[in-house]
Amino acid sequence: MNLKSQVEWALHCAAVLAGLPEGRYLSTKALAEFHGLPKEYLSKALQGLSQAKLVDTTLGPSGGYRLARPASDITFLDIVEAVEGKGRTFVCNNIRANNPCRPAGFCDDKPCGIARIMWQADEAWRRTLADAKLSDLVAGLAKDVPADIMAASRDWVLERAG
Amino acid sequence: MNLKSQVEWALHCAAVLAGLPEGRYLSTKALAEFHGLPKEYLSKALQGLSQAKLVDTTLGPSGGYRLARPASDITFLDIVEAVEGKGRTFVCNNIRANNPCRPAGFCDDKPCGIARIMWQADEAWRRTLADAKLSDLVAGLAKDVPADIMAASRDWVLERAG
DNA sequence: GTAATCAAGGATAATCTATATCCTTAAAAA
DNA sequence: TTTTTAAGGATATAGATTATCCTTGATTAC
Repeated sequence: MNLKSQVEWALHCAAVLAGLPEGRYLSTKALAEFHGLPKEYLSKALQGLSQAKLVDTTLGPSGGYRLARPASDITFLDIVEAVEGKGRTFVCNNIRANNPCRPAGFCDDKPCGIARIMWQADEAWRRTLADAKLSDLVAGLAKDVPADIMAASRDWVLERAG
Repeated sequence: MNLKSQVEWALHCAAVLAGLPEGRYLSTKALAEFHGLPKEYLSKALQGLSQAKLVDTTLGPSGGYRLARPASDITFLDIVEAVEGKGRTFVCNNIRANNPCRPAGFCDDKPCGIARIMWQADEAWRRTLADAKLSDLVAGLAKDVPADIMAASRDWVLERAG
């Protein structure tokens, strides 16, 4: 049970977009090159962000993506769900209904006890991601990443941002 | 990102095994029939429980599975991990290392900030499952499932338990 | 106005995982 | 001695993931 790698890509791309100056855009090409990712496929992940209205886009040269909201208004959960979907990890197939001892046509009034627990775990997972803001990530990077690499990356991005 | 359906099957089977009288065993065949599942494939899930030492087995007629420990000592996490594996949902491919602005051979001392958050969410998920005991599930079933179905199921199982 | 660049998204293919079935082996019970 | 069982290997099918390529229409640069 793995998240798709596009989730990782989208999170990294969102972090880069969060560092863009107001009003500038960064293209799929630049984001793919910066992260060493296949451009065409990364594009699908970015389309997911766009459909979820987490990013704005423009076309043409100097076009690309920028965040649609402040990084403090975007959570990890927003990004993960935009790419991975909103489905739960546990799918209940209600196999208790196959119990041969059941009267035919018996109908359950509550979800299965197993599903309830599994969905609680899913909720705990989502809550953690909903509590993690993109702005927190960016602040953390500023501490973790050496200043020279940080500065060089900023320059690299600004050279390519439309 | 879905758990395999075998996780659901294993949880339901564990709940049934928890209802077995001391020392009795229940076969794959009976468990498959009770839940309306393909016997051969369910067998793989039960083998997972066996490898994780959550259940004991015996061979021959009247053989099958029983819990290796009291249901109060078995958690949802034990069962989920036995079938699904212990891997995390988020796999970090460390794509920050592809940053063209990095000095060659630069080595990260900390895991990526993105991975840290994603792994926190995984931990919250696991913690929830670790807090859910199989005995709690069984107690819940006794409340949710109508008494007549409960009794008929017990009889059905006892007829087949070796 | 023209050419280049871009996001969006459709079509297709390759690879991996989940799902499932079948068969053999060795152990235990009837 | 025969039947039943778990374990596990081999194989097959379906579906999801991971790509790649191409077209379309919008936007910018020249």
